[in-house]
Amino acid sequence: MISPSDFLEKVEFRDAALLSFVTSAIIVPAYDAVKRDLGITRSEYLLLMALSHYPVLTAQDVSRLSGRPRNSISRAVHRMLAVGHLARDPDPMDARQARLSITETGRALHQQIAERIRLHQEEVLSPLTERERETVVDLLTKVVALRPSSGAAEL
Amino acid sequence: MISPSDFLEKVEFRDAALLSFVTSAIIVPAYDAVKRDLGITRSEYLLLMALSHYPVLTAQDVSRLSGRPRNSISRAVHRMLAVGHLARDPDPMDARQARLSITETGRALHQQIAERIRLHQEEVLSPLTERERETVVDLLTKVVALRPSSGAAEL
DNA sequence: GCAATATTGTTCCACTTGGAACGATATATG
DNA sequence: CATATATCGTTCCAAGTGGAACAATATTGC
Repeated sequence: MISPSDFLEKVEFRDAALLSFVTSAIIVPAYDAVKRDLGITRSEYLLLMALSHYPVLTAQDVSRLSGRPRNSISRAVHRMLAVGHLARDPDPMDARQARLSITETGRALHQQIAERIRLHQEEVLSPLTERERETVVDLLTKVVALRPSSGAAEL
Repeated sequence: MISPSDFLEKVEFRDAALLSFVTSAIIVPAYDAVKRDLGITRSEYLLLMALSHYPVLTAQDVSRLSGRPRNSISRAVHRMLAVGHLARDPDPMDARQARLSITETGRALHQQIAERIRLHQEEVLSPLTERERETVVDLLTKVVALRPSSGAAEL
């Protein structure tokens, strides 16, 4: 029986495959659980997350921050408005755009979800010592710092 | 103007976000380009990749190796058969399954795609020295090694 | 040996996704 | 000032996705 991790060693772009494997081991199951238990999609969560770190944003801002296309954010905004996790006010300076902000329930939901994902992260990364983990973070930060063009957060 | 990498620092699960950011910077644009230029989807490519490393596999094997659901692989098999990148023979031992193998054109296509992705990987990871990159790989390998359960390669 | 259960690959379907086009508004240009 | 261009948010649509059910075949348990 062949295992996925055997496969991993043979791939032509093994370093990216390793990164992808670890990333997916954290992100994918966490979002699946959030979707299943709370009915919140990734785009919706990215919207909530963006707004819990920046008090007021336009949908366009969220799109750029999160790397998701504008129509996905537009849909997420409508759903989150409908369930009261978001507030929307017309911008008096520019009638094209609307000022979005998160409500208390939205913030609470965000914190709940973030904690779940964080716990999953801790579990997956637990084989690393504190020092090893810092090393990985420092090196990845270096990679990110030197490519400001890349755009998408893709969380 | 807020940039995605500012956002990255604020996320509650920053380590996973960093991993995700770097992974996406390599994988997503590379697959987009492959899709655009060669008309090959991710599932199709995973199928070709699996079969260029293992001479004969069933669709089920590919599903397990790649972490994609069986119906996605089934579709990919039909498309790759149609364009001649794949051969399929009934298994004489078990009439339920079919033995898949890659053709010469399929192998050539796989190599072309792998090279593209590898080049993209080199570009994104170029800020790291050879030694730093080895360090990241070693540490990520350690993470993968200690979680054999996770299943999906998610390349 | 036979009924119950499991597995393989396929089809069906409901859902998500993101590109493209659009109307409304704002900005730039002559 | 008028027209061309850009931007914001939305809607539309074609494509991809994965869960569920299914028929065919294999395996298990009695």
